[in-house]
Amino acid sequence: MQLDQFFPYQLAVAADAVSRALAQVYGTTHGLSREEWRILAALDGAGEVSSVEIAQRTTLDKVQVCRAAQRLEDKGMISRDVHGVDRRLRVFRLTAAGEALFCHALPQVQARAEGILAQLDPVERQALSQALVRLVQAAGPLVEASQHEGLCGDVGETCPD
Amino acid sequence: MQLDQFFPYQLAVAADAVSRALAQVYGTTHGLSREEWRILAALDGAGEVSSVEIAQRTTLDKVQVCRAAQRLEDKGMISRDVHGVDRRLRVFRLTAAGEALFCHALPQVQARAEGILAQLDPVERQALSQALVRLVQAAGPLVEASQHEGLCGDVGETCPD
DNA sequence: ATCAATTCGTTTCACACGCAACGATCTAGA
DNA sequence: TCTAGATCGTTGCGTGTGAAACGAATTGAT
Repeated sequence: MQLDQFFPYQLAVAADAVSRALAQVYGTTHGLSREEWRILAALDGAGEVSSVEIAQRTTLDKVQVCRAAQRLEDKGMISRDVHGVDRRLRVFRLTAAGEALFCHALPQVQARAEGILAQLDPVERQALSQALVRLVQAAGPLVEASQHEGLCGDVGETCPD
Repeated sequence: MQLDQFFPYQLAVAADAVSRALAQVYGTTHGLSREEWRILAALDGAGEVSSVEIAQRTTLDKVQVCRAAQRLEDKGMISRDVHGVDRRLRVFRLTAAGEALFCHALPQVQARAEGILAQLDPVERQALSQALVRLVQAAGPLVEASQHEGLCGDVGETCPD
């Protein structure tokens, strides 16, 4: 098959390329992983954010949130405390050092992102953005559904010998 | 910051969702990893394909190609021989079992992909596809470049205290 | 022909990841 | 109140992954 014309492949390649380009900025120059970067971004602006909010805002697993938050706490970038009313949860908050780091890295990341997005005129950007959220709405439920049930997709297979 | 409005984030989330939705088909029901799936797709139709061609057609690392090809050979899906003229290279070829498997899985994967892409009308699809390749062209060189040189991006940092 | 440099494939090693399991905590119903 | 079930954070474990290292093979220049 023509893999490079297969849409999901194009999408994966583009996302990987863009992600790598940005990760070089916050990764190489600031020592942050993708998960750590997302958590800092989710914490910026908001004051206290609970662990479940972090997970759904960043589309990260609870294990990923736990580990990345541990690393961030070790570096002194965030504080991690037990939630007041529900003591199962944790509440994260940006420390001064964390806010300074993020505030320092953000414009660099945005600059590189803008450099890439310069290939698209504003109307294209808006259309692409809207299309992406529609793809997520269509694809997300599929993976959630067959998480528990047993992938019940009946496809008439016609294999040309 | 508003992470869910940040374009690279939207792109990563969409690609991940679509990739997971498809991986459930060729993964759960056929026991293939993403790398194995790509190699089979690159081999389908073409007869003999060398390792370097596989790598650039699938945007996979040489290590990824090596390991995924090993697993595919263990399963009897492909054959792996040394190249005739350049004995450093390997030549891969689909076995009958491999062709049968791929031919069986492909329509299922395509069906699910079409189900997701149904959210987009044809003109949107075309525009999105074209935009993606432009993003790759813009982002790819950035990551290749600073692979060797030392990421020389000077950004005027203005950190509002 | 000889030797240095390059290219490939493979392996090694350290690390990160996902999944499952576990303890702690909360909720709902008896 | 008491208890069964659910939710959340954390940790262990097996596996996968990326970077570097190494041997084999090729290329190019002398």
